[in-house]
Amino acid sequence: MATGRNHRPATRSRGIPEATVARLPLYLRALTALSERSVPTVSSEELAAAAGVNSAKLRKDFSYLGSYGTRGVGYDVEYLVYQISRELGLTQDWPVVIVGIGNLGAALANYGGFASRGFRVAALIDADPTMAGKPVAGIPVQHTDELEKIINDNGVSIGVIATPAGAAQQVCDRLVAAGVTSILNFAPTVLSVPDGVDVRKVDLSIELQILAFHEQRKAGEESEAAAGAPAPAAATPAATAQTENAGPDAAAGRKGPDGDMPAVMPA
Amino acid sequence: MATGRNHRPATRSRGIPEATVARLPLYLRALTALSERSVPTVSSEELAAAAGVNSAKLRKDFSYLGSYGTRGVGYDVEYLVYQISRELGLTQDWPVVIVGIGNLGAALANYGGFASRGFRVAALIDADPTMAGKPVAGIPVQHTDELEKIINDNGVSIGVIATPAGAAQQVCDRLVAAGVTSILNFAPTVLSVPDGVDVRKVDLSIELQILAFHEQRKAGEESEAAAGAPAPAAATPAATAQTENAGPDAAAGRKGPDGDMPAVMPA
DNA sequence: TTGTGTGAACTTGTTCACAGCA
DNA sequence: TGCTGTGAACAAGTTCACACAA
Repeated sequence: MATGRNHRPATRSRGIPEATVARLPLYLRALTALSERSVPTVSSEELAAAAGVNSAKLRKDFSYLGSYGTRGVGYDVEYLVYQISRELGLTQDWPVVIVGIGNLGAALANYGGFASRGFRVAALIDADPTMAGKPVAGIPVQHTDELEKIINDNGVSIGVIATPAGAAQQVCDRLVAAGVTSILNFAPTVLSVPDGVDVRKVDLSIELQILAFHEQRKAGEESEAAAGAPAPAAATPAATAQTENAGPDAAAGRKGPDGDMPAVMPA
Repeated sequence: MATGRNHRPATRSRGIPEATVARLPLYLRALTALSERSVPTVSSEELAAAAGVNSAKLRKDFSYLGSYGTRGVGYDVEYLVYQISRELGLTQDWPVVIVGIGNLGAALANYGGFASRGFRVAALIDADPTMAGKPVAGIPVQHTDELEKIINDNGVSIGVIATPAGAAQQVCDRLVAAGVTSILNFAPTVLSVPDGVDVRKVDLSIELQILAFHEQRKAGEESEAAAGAPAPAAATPAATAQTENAGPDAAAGRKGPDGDMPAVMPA
């Protein structure tokens, strides 16, 4: 995004920080659990614990939404569930298409968390003609040829790409051309999209590499007990760091690196 | 870099910012692609474009690793691949176990990106006895009873949890007790772990919810064309924002919310 | 009291812009 | 000359600590 101005012009009250947006689903999940147990109110402290953040952060986050709490008491669970749902746009239902019904695509189609929260799998799409008609998670797979029609007929604005890396950009282009403006990309590729289209990326191997980095560091620094015997790391009472996806936008250049690439390790 | 005097921080390669660590795998992938095409050197500008970031950020990131570039020329591809791989700990191989061989677990087992970069799937573990022995991605599934033995025998320090939410904490506890110190969690739960154990979380429904938030905002701001007819957003040449997982640590509290929870939407 | 809501301090991350080396 | 490497300015995000409402 070479042209200065990032995303949100940060209008006064409408400017919820990205970091906060990324945590709202977390709060929502915790709140929904409380709601199911018919808990009427929660304090920021309790809710923060359930969501895995600290209470100051949670209160700050909520303060961007408005003053939905009651001093001395806490937050009304049902009310907060509704407010956050509304803020996230989950009070309407979002039809999504999943493109690429391999192992991952099938897993996504079967994933309950989709259907359960405002999202509806409108179609499963795959390039393999022999897949066409086969039901996955109760939904018949359709051929890529139908992509544009499906998007149009269902008013789909969110697409999930679970194809091999080599096909991702092409699929992305077609989705965008057909009217999709938000893409969740599981393929290990940097997608290039026009302005106004949001892309979020989930990359399994990147997550593992980040873990490896920290793991290596641990091994390096405590070269004491760890080595020979399997260290009994059990039963420490402390609760610790959780890392959640978030992350600010970053400009994406053209260029089309594709395919999976094996590690190369020159001496 | 000032050669003395300063505090203690980024003297050598210690003290790489989290945000930088999270991008190293991205650079590594782009570099590996270049390496395969036998490209000898890249400029920060080119590499940044391929990785989907801007060049200033990339140079800053690399400056934390050391001075691996050549002014007026760029970076030696092979050399950088090696340096980043080493920094990420990918020059050694990491045995990982995947627990929970449902749709997602199977997808992960089949995912090429694991094996191709320093990671080796040491075992697949599932609680279902009827799965035992069945090969998935060429690896026979083993029963949960074997978990501790497998971890010990293979010196596994990284575990992947792909179980239903209800089982995740329990599996996590056993992994940790057996010696695992890094966990990649796909279950929609906040895991509680002792100090010193790293958890990274990938949550599909959270990613979608974040997209929905932005999608909703788009719809709200351009209430023009969007509504009835599917807006033809095609063919703008610009390349845009990509969002990648990253995110600083956050304290995780106790508390055990479990199970998938359906959306609740009070009026 | 109790626990929210928030200004202010602080930390981390990003961008700018340019000195300096190949 | 061209591109890296990096201080310094800026922006985003987090934590602190406390006024104040219920």
